[in-house]
Amino acid sequence: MWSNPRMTDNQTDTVDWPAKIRAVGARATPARLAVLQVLAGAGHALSHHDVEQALAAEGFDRVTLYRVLDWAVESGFAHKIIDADRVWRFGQASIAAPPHREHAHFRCEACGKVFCLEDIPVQAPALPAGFSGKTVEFCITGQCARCDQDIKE
Amino acid sequence: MWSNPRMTDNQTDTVDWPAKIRAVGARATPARLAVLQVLAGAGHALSHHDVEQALAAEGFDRVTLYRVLDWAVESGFAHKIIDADRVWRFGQASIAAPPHREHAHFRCEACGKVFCLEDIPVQAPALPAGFSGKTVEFCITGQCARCDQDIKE
DNA sequence: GCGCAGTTGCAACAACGTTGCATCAGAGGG
DNA sequence: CCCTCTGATGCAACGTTGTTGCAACTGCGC
Repeated sequence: MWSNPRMTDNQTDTVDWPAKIRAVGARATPARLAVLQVLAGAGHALSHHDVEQALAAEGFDRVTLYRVLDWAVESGFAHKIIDADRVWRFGQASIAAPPHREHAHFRCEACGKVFCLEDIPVQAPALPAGFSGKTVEFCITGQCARCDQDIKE
Repeated sequence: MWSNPRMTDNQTDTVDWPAKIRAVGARATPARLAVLQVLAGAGHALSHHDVEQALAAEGFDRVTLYRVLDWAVESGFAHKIIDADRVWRFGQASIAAPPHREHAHFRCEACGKVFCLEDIPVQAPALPAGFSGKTVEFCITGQCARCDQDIKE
């Protein structure tokens, strides 16, 4: 067994997604339901490509997925980070604690997955005179627990 | 006057670039000399596009600049970071202290420039069990001193 | 000055994401 | 239950950034 920094939320199955979607003033469409469920069940941050593959059977258009993902970020259902391979990755924002907290990310060089390390909060350090910081990104690259174990075996 | 986190190295004019280039086993070509000088004189991290514009008069090929920039990173003359707008930015690696030290970066939302905060070292935090980190990226987004002053005026 | 391996320029390609627009459908009102 | 309106979707075309293959060129050691 390996420690997952972001266990899949046990509440996932019982979340009333349509209600949550309407609560932010949007329509509960199949594309939004599907994307939110995929994000919630992933356990790590997904790229547009990941989502597209996960929902290949549904046949949503590429553009629709881009738009739904951006909408999810705007609506606070997800957060968006730029990955080292120049793609956006989308992670589920906490369901329990809606106000999204800035946290560190971990990118595994072996499997390419990006994990949200929600237990590692980040804060802006002291900046040079005149500089003012708003948001902070913190990403550690290395090897995740699963890949570390796979290699040892 | 505003505080620049990365003042242009005073040694820039007197650096013997051809010798430094040959020292890493490469040829001192016009493209490499030009790119290294641009990086050294910039004071902040430049995108491929920035370099292309700075050297527009020289007429180097796009691909050549991509290759020279990558070569500069491999040879330790520069470091490469991914920016929020999905472009690579290249910063001059310290001339005085060749072993490149990991440092934080600052991205100004107003002017789009990315500064190297070499005075702010970064270190990997405690990770979940099984995870091992190698490199760390730390980027603060906000407003730089120059833009802060411009707005006040 | 010669020659070779490292560089460059050109063209084509690939990946990721965006925009415009016509069509469709969720959700509230009758 | 049906209507309607506006938000959402699908499609096609496009833009930007970066990569690859290959022939031609040139820095630099001899």
